[in-house]
Amino acid sequence: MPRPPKSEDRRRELLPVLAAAFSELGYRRATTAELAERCKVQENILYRLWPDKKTIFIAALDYLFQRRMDKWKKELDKASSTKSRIVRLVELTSKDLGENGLYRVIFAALNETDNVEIKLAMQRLYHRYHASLDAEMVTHRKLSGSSTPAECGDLAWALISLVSFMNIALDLELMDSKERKRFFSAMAFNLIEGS
Amino acid sequence: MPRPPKSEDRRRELLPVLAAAFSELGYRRATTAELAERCKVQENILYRLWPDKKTIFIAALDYLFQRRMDKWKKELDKASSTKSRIVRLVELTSKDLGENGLYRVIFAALNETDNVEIKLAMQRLYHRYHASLDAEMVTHRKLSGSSTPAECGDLAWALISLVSFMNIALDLELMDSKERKRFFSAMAFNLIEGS
DNA sequence: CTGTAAAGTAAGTAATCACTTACAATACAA
DNA sequence: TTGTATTGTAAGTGATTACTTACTTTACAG
Repeated sequence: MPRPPKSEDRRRELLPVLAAAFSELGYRRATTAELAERCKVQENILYRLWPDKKTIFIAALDYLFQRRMDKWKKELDKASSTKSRIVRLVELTSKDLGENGLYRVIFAALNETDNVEIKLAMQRLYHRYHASLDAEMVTHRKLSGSSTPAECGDLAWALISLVSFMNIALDLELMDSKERKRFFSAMAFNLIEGS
Repeated sequence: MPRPPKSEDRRRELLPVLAAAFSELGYRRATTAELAERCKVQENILYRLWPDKKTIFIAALDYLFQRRMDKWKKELDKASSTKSRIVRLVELTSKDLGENGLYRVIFAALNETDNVEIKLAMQRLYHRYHASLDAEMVTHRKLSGSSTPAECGDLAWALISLVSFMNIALDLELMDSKERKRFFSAMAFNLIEGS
């Protein structure tokens, strides 16, 4: 009888490398030749693990997003402090803005939204992002009693706007690291706590 | 003696077409063949007007940004109403979010920031954008006396964050048009007037 | 007219793209 | 060992890319 398939393991092994490549190079410049070289395999091996490049890209996008969500969850679940979870989340975000390459892949994906599957993957990602921020915001408001004029859903989208732009500013070097942190913290806390 | 050169006129003629192509297709998918076809010329004519594709792209980016700034200036300079300029600017922005293809070209450019000239063009664009919003914010604050806890410079960046994300939301259909306007207006006025 | 350089046409360049084919080596159940 | 399906290697596919070359036509200053 044949060898047992290990494709699933292999995919898991290669995904971090592929994700790093896409976040460095974007979609178009991350050629299949380049991807294969970084994985130290031949191109056709990638094509045995995934049907096409677009599918690899979506897998990398999902992987980076999931990794970030896992990291957040782990950090927030650490029994800690008097600070609310959303406050710690903002501090966390401010600390490692752009740390994993998630946003660079997101910006790459924004240029491929004419592809239906990539667009769906992005919608899924943003809705999950929004849902989890919204949930944190709601529990924060319940516990702290702090009230802002806006609804939690709106505040969650506003936070996402801030984070998105922080990554643009990082890429374009519009602000230095200190300035970026100061601006983001100030605006984010203003959103959370009201003024 | 030879014919007088009309290259400058020709460039001005073609730029709107080229800008439209880049904003529909992004940088990579706007191939030189496609650009030429839309301009109804042969490829080498484009190469007589510009040295390379990257330069065409930057010209298109600058053109779209300038067009938007001109439109703003024109609208705001209309003698009008009791409303402050920055309030009218927000209303204007909310009305025609994504109207000209500027943001799609900006997102395309964000994937090409490894090219030094494109990166510089983007820095220039954002700094000019920020400077004009900041100026409007300062005069608004002087005139209306309204005070928010944050500085004008920060508020200007926050507005830019909002607009950037509104264009992502538009592209990904994260909100419908009504929801988008409601959210943007609410958050933008909150930024301008404080709460 | 006429000379000249700009404007237009048509074809072609080498390089690179995503993806494939053909085949040898390997590892495991029997 | 042996049969079989997985894993690896090497080469090649046609299509497409940004950019060029060679050449003809046109418009205008003198």
